[in-house]
Amino acid sequence: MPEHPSPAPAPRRNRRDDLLDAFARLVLEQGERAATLEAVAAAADVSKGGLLYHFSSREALVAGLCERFAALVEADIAAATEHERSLAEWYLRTSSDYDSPLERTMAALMRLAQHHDAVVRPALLAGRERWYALILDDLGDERLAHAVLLLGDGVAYNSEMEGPAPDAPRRSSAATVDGLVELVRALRMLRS
Amino acid sequence: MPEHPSPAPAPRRNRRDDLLDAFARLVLEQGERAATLEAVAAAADVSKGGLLYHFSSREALVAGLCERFAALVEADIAAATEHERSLAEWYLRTSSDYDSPLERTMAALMRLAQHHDAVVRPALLAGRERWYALILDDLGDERLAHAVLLLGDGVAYNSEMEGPAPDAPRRSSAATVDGLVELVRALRMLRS
DNA sequence: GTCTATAACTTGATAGAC
DNA sequence: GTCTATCAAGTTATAGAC
Repeated sequence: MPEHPSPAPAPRRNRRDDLLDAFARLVLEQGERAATLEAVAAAADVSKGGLLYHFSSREALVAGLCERFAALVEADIAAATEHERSLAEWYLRTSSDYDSPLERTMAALMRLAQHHDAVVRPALLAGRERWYALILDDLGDERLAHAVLLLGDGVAYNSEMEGPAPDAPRRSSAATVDGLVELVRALRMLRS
Repeated sequence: MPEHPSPAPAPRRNRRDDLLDAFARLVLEQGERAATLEAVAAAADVSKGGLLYHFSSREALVAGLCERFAALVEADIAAATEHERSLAEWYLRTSSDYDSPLERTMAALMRLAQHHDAVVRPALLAGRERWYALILDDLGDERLAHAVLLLGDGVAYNSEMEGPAPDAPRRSSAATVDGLVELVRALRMLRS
């Protein structure tokens, strides 16, 4: 399909993405209850009607987040495979990236998991299984792989809980995660 | 203070507790959004007016859960101190008790933490600090104590996520937690 | 202590103008 | 594609009967 020589053929950031961003941010920072259609629209500088053109219901907004999550997981795995020796370490380290699109999307979905059970839980579990297989392959020990997954959950939960705390001592800072990585390394040695 | 010889002087379960139970359960199982005053009242077999006699607003309901949480933490610590050698092991093991009042209350509060930031977060952090000090004292290593706390978060998150799944293989079952306890033991050896 | 009735407001969603 | 206007249903909270 030939294209007209438009000056910016790049995958331009569109309104849909802005709306999903706003939705995720509101859920994360103010709770599920505060993320009303009106609030989401306002946060994305669109009217309620504008929002409903892109996502025709609240459910559609949630489904949109699920799709984004799956895509972000794949992108993350691709990046991990390319850049890091140990996938387990990458997983632990990135779990504390409170601000990354992936962590934000996942954290938001966790909060929506109960009310939108049928759509959200499968999406979350799929991402989890995907990572588990890779980490197991990396570490070669089910128990250890499982521990890494759980540590990642803990780190992510804490980063989210602490949020963008300005000065408070962050229990899940990068320095702290280094300690975890060392623990995992020690356990790995122990096995061999 | 002398009491009349009433037949049942026991700390009888009252409506307040029923209402807090119902509130926590709805938040946990259906999400924050579904836990409306009407839904809570209905789940506790009381009318909305009845609920509002005991908790005069939604905020009061949240504050009530916070108080209960603090009390449950102290009771849990008392039980742990009495029954178990290693507080760290107790902590890990009880993190998978999806059905315990303590875990349920904590999980519900996590979901309310964003919207009711000022009340809920301090309550949650206080319980956490309380346990951290004890586990650090038990294990004698900050990094390890921290890892135990994070594993506990992970286990709790997964138990909650899996919920009362009828037959699915539970990643956070008691058997799985045994594995984690062993890992922590191995790390402890490594240090000495 | 518990109920019903109701006030005041918010929410998700539709219709139709621009 | 985006907006305003509008609606029915649902939400928190109050008032007052029992």
